[in-house]
Amino acid sequence: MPMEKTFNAAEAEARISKEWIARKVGRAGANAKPGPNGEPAKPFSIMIPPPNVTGVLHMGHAFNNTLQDILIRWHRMRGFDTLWQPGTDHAGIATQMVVERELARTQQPSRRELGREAFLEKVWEWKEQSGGTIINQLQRLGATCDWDREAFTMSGNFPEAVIKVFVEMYEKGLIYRGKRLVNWDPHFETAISDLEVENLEVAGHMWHFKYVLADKQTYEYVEKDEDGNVTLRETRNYISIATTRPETMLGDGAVAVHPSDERYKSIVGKMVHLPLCDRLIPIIADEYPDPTFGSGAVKITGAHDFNDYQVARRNTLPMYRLMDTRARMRADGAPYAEAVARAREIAAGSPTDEIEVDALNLVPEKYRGLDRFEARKQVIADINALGLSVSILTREIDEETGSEHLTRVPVVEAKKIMQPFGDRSKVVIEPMLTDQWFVDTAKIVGPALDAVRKGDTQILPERDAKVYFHWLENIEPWCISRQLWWGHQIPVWYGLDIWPTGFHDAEGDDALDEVELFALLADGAYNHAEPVYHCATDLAAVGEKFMDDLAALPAPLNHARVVEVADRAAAVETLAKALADYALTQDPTHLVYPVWRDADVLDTWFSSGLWPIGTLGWPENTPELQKYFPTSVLVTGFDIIFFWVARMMMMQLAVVGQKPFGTVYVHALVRDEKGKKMSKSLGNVLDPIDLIDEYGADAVRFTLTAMAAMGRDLRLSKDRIAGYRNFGTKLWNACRFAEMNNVWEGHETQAAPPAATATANRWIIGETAKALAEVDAALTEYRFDQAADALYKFVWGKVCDWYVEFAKPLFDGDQAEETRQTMAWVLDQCMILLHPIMPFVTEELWATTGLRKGLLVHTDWPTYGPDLIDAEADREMTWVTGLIDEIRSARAQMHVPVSLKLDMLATAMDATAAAAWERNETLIKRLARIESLTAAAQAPKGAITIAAEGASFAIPLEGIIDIGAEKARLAKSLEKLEKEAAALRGRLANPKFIESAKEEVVDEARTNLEAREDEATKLRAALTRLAEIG
RNA sequence: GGGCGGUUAGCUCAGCGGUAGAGCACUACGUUGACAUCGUAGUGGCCACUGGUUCGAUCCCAGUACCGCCCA
Repeated sequence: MPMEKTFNAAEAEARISKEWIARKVGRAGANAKPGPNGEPAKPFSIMIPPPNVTGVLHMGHAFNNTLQDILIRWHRMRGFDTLWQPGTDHAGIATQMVVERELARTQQPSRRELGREAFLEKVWEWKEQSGGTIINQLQRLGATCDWDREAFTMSGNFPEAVIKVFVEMYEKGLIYRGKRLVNWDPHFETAISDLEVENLEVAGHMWHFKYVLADKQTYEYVEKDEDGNVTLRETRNYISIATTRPETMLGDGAVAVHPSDERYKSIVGKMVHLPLCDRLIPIIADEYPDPTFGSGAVKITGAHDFNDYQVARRNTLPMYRLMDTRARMRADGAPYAEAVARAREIAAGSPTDEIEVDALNLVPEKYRGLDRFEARKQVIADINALGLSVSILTREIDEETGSEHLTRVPVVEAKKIMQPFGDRSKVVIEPMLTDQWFVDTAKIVGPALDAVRKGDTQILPERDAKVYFHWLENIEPWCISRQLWWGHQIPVWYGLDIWPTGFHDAEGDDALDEVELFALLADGAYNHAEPVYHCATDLAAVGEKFMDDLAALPAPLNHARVVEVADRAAAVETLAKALADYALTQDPTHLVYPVWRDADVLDTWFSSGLWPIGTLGWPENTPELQKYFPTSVLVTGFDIIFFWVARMMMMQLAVVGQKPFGTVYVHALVRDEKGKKMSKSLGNVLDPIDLIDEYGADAVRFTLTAMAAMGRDLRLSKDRIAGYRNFGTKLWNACRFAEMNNVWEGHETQAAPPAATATANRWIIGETAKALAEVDAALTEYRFDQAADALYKFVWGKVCDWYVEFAKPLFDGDQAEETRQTMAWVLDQCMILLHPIMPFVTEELWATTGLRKGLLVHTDWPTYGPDLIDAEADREMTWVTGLIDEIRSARAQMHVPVSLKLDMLATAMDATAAAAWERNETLIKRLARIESLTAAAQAPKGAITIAAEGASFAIPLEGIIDIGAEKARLAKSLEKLEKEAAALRGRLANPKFIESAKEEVVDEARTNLEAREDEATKLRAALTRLAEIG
C-alpha cells in the first residue's frame, strides 16, 4: 500500500507509544553495547525531576522531559547502559488539598471527621485511581523512561530511606527541634517552605500611630532638610510609627530607631505606652530601621515579622504570639488582665522562658477570636478613637450651611506592598513562631559548595552556578516539619518529663512510695513541662532509649513498660492511671511509661532530596545503585535550583558522601508568545496535550528543542509548532518519494554509506557526515537548539531541497542504482539522527520503509567521521548549486516563465568548470530549466549574463528580455560586489592589517577580493553589451 | 535597594573580533515525476545609545537608556 501523503500523528503516536511501552524499550540497559574488549557499556543515567503525583503535564514538564528523552535516546542508541528513572513525589500539601476537595465534592466526611488513619486510606485510594495522570501524559510525549521502575516518594524503600536519613542526621546533630519564625499557611494550618510562598505586590495601606511616652515625658522633635536647615521643630510626647499590619501592634516588644537617627537620640531607652494595651515597651536603637523611610521609627513584633524577629533576637525582646493556627487572634490561655500582669513582670526583669512567653496570650479580650483582618479594622478604629493616629487638618465645607470646618483626618497612605501568599492556598502567609524541626544546613552545605566549585558537578549554564552559590552561601536553616497528615511522619517520640528537679526521694531508698507517687501525680508536677523526646527508626528502638532514661528513676518506675499512645493528653491520662493502679495494687508490671509520636510529617522536599539514591534502592546497596549512581545529568528548571538541586546535593553528600549528578542542565521558562509567564489567571496557558493533539508530539518536541538556547526563556507560539509539524511532513514526503522510486526495495540498513560515483551522491554522503558531527557536538554541549537547527538545515535544506531534486534525473541515468542506494542510506540517517528529537514520525518511517531488523529506538547511532566528506564533490556541488541559483534568480527577475526551457551559451569556461558541467549537466539543465548549452565566443545582443566561478554564461532572450530590468539586476549585483570589493581592498591596503591579522584571514581576504573582482568584470562586460543594444 | 540577564529583519530568536543569519510573516510567480503542512524568486537590518580597546567591534571593556527575572 503506498504511503499516505502525510503522517497521521494521532493514530501512529498512540500505536507506537503502546508498542514502546509493551516492548519495554526504555528498560535500564536496553541496547547497551559492551566495549571493544568486552568491557561493560558505560552507564548513563538521568533521574526525572519527580512531578507531583497530583500534577498534570504543563509546558515546563513537556520541555524538561523532551530534553531528558533526547539525551536518553541519544545515549541509548550510542550503546550506553542507560537508565531514565521515572516517578512522582507525594506532594504533601497539594495531595492533601486535592483529596480534601474530593471528599467535600462527593459529600463524604471531612478530613478531621475521618481522622488521620482513615483519611490516609482515602489518599492512597485516590493515588491508585488518579495519581498516574502525569505518567500517562509523559508517555504521550514519547518519554522512554524505564516505566517498570516508576518510583514514588511514599512507597517502596522510600519510607525506610527517609526515616533512616532523619535518624542518622538527628544523631549526627544535623537535625534539631526549635521554636522559630516560619511561613505559616493559615488555610492548611502548616508551616511551608519559602518555595511555597509567592511574594506579590498588592495594594495595601500604611497607617501611622502615635506611641505616647511614659510618665508624661516630652522631647524636642527636630527635622532637617538635606542642607541641615531645620524644617520642623516641635515638642512631642509621642513617637510616630508606621505599619502596614496594625493588628500586630498588640504583640509589639519595642519601638526601634536607627542609632544614627538624631531625631530620636534623646528618647532611646525610654518607655512608650502601647496603645490598646496595658503595657510599656522600650524605644531601642537597632540598625534595622531605615531613618529615611517613614518616621524612621519601627514597631517590633518579633513573633509576626521576619525582620522584627531578627531585631527581637538581637535585643532579647519578648516575642508574643498573637494568632492561632488559622490566623485568628488567640482566644486561649489566661484572661488578658492576668496575662498582661505577667508580661509586665517579665518586662521588669522577671525570669521566664520561651515556653511561658509563647503561652501568654496578650490579645485583649475584645479582639480575641477575631480573624486577623477583622482585628485590623478594629484596632485601627480603636486607635483612631483614642486620637492616637497621626492626622492632618483638612478643610471641609458643610453643604447645607456653607460653613467651613477644620477636621483632623488620620493619615492613611495607599501603598503597594509586598505580601506573601501560599502558592496552593492563595491566602496571606503569616510569619508564626512555632515549634518545628530543622536541618542545620550550615553544617552540611560545605561539600555541596565544594562539589560545584571543584567542578565535580557542573552546572549549566554557568551563570546558574552563581545562583546556586549565592543561595548556599547564605543558607538559612531548613524547616522540614509540616503540620500535615500525608507524608513521612517524623520518627520522634515524646514522653512526659517525670524527671523534675522537684522530685524528691524522701527516704533515699531509691523506691517509690505513696507520698512520692502523689507528688508525681499532682497536677503540674510534670504535665506543664516540655516533654522529653527521642528519635529512632521505630517504637521498639525508641522504647530502648526511653528505658535508658527511666533507669535513673526509683524502682519500680525504672522498669515501666514503654507504650505508645496517641498524644500528650492520652499520655498524661495513661500515666496517671498507671500510677494510680500501682498505688492500689503495688503490682509493678502494670506500670507503663506512655510515649507519643510527633504528629508532624516531613517536608516533601526532604524525601525528594533523597530522590537519586532513593529511587535506586538505598539503603540497600542494589546493583542499580552501584551502576547508575552518581547519575550522569539532571535536567531541571531554574526555579528549583535552591529548593531541590541544592538540597539533593547537600543530602546525597551528607548521606552517602557522593555527589548525586555529574552535570546539572538548568533550562529556562516556557512563556507565551508575548513573553508572559503562562498562568491560569492570565488564561494564556498552552496545554502540551492539546498541542500534541493538534500538531503531534514530534512537532511539539522539535519546537521546544529548537528553542532551547541555553539560559533563555522560550516564547512558544503555535505558528512555530506548525512550522515544525511541516518539517516532519517534509521528511515523510521525501521518504514517500523514495518509495515511489523503489528506493526501499530490498533495502536493509547499513552503517556504511554505499560506494558512490556521482558527485551529488558523494556530496550528500559528506553532508550527512557533517550533520552527524554537528548533532553530536551540539548534544555533547547540551546545545539542543543547535542540534535541532543542524538537522533542520540538513534534512530540509540539503536532502529535500537539493538531493531529492538531483536524484530525479539521476534515476533516469546510469547511476540510478547507486542513487537509490545512496538515497536509502541518507534517509535512514535522517531518521536515525532525528529520532531523539522526533521519535514518532521517524519510528513510523522506519517501520514503513525498507527491511528493518528492529525498532528505530534501538538502532545504533552512526559513528562515521569526516572521512566521508569528499572535498572535491563539495566544491563541485557548491559550483552547481551556485550556478542553478544564479540562473533561477536571473530568470525570475526577468519574468521568464518557469515552463519555458532556455538555451544557454558558454562564453567562457575553464577546465574545472567544464568538467563540473560535464558531470552534472542533467542536474543543472533540469533544475535551472535549461534546454541546451553551446559554446559561443561572445554573448549575443539581448542576452542575460550568468557569472560563475571559472565560467561565464549567456542566455539569449531576444524579444523576451526586459533590458531595463536586466540592467537594473546587473547594476544591483555589481553595486553589491563593488561595495564588498572596496571593503576588502581597503583592508588589504592597510599595512597594519597585513601585519597583525592572522595569515589565513589575509589570504581569505585576497581570495575573496579576486573572486569579486572577477565577477564584477563579467558583470561590467554584460552591462556594456546591454548599453550597446539600448 | 541588591544580584543576574536581555536589547540583532515586521515577529520569535541564532550568531559573536574579520563579507549580518534562520524560522515565521510579507510580496510576486508557480499543480515542474515526494510534499500547497509545498516549490522558486524576492522585500526587509546605523546588530538600543555613547565612549574606549583593536589594523578591524554586532561581538571585548566602561557608561547610559529601556525591558525582564530572582532576592530583599
